[in-house]
Amino acid sequence: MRQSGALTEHAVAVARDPAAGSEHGAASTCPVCATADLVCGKWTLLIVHALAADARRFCELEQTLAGISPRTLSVRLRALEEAGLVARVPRTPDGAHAYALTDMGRELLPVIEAMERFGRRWLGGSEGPCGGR
Amino acid sequence: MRQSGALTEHAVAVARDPAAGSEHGAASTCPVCATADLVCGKWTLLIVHALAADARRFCELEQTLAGISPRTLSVRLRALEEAGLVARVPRTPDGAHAYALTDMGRELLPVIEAMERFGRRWLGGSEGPCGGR
DNA sequence: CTGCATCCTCCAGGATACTG
DNA sequence: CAGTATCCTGGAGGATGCAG
Repeated sequence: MRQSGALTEHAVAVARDPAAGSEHGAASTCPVCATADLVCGKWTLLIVHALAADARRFCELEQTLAGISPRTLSVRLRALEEAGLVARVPRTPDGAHAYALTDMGRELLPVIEAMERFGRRWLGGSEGPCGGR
Repeated sequence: MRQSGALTEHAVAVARDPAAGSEHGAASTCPVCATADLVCGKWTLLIVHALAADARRFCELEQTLAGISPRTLSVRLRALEEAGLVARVPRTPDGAHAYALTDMGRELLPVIEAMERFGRRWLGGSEGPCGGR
């Protein structure tokens, strides 16, 4: 994990090799890894999935993704916005907005579709509710 | 590289199902969710990816997945075995064994391929191999 | 070599409560 | 309704060491 600092008292001198030091996180050489990182969050894919059909407002997402905490939804949404997968879009003249997939976000749908196919085939729908990690 | 026959063709042709997209609440089990849980681990997909081409031994996986700790590899491998995605297979007469994808595991490849395509297109990943992350 | 066990750190994310 | 802020916990997973 991350020990790249003197945060621990017993970490005396860890001369980390700058060359080999790979601060993983976003930049990855492998597209699979990079996508996995993007999507790794527990709810991330479900949010994208929930937005697949049409734009949704915050409270609508809260209802669709039953069990998600507002904090988590907020955090995930922000992350997705930053990643460029989701954008806020105006929806009503009174200024209310909603969240919608961007083109990039929409292209994540094949991944979700593939997962859904797999899930239907092998996990049959009796593997327990959403929410187990 | 990874290939399991003619499975490759279908993943891209996505049919956005407007109806299904919004109906996966907590009331019913969600296949996307279940698959996501299966695959959520940091290294899980990479291990499957690494096994896509052929069976690998423990130390070979350690090398391919540069940076993974033996403990994590062991844990992940065991989880994958339990999930039925990976199986130990004999490889040499002296009793050494290797890990290989099961049929079920192989059917996870479309998901990985979809992710790879996405990664290549949007995350600038043009490289094939997973170095480290 | 193969692989498990033990320790320890850290962060995603749940609960809750509060603002605009 | 639409978020934000604080507190807290579970478990993933890295380091290291040992057993078969």
